[in-house]
Amino acid sequence: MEIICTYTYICVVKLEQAIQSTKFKSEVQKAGLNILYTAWWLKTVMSRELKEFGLTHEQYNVLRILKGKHPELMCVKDIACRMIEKNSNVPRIIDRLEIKKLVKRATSEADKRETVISLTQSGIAVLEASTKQLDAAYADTITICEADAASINELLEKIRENEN
Amino acid sequence: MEIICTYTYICVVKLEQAIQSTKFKSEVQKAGLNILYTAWWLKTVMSRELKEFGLTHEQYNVLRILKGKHPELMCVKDIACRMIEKNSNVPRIIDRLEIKKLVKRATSEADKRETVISLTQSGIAVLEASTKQLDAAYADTITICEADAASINELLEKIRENEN
DNA sequence: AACAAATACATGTATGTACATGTATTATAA
DNA sequence: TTATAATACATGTACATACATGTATTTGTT
Repeated sequence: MEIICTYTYICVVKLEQAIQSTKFKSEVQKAGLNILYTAWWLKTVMSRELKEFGLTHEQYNVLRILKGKHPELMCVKDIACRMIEKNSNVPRIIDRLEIKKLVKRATSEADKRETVISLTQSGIAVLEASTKQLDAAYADTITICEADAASINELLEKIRENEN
Repeated sequence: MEIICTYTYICVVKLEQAIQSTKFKSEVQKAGLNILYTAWWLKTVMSRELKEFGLTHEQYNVLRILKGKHPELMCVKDIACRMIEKNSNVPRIIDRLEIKKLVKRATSEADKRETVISLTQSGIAVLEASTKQLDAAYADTITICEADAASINELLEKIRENEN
């Protein structure tokens, strides 16, 4: 078992500190906890930056997904399948964005079951301003190199190999 | 930039499939999304197994933390600082465990502000049964080797280097 | 064409997250 | 010693998650 790990000490100490635990059954078990903790940390960093724009983490994601197709309209299910957390209740998130007048709802002409969503000018402005600030915060906070990031991507796909 | 990645194709395709997106600004940005998605996936696997025991993800974590010190009692803040998601509302989670008679509350003699929590016999039994099933499900689902897991642990610590 | 099934979304409930505030107790300071 | 601050927890609110169910519309079958 050959592990190249120049940060062994920091590794162990940091997750241990975070969850006050030293007893891990294995590196695999520890990796699970580490992924959960890191995800929580990322969301916290994100939420902190979004707060001044009156956006939550999930509301921002919906705006970002809409921007990806803009000016094309998207229906609710197309937004839902792009969400990171697959059980997100997209209609309800859209409710809140609609109240803030960042998006508009309409019934699809082609299929009246579908609700199509569009970004308003205000929605675009808020998204751009918050994205700018978020990117800056991430750049300050996450300083790993592209190669390390690529390794993470490879290893996480490997973990989800038996996704079902 | 030297990246050893034997799974490049699978990598790219899988996160793309999951969130229906191909436009990542960088490997670092993709890694962020990958961590969030993998965490969601892990929680989903966990919740599915816990369902038959009537436990949620967070309720299970509280039981597990209590077990770590058992038969010693723990106060609410000591549980809270061991939670993975640091903003968990531990008193409310304990409310639900108490209703199911898996834990008991009492006021600390030493400091009457503190509520001390103890596992009931029933709580221990449920925890052991659910842990057994959870471990089996994880063993089936997560098949990476210890060395890869160790690499993940190293890289995630590196991501959180500027934790604040 | 008429009925059954599937689809798209809205909505309801229990639980959890994130954060603010209230209350009792303990620690600190004037 | 009394007032003030800090601590520990409970509780309230808005939003999100997880899942079930309801309603309108479309599709598929006979």
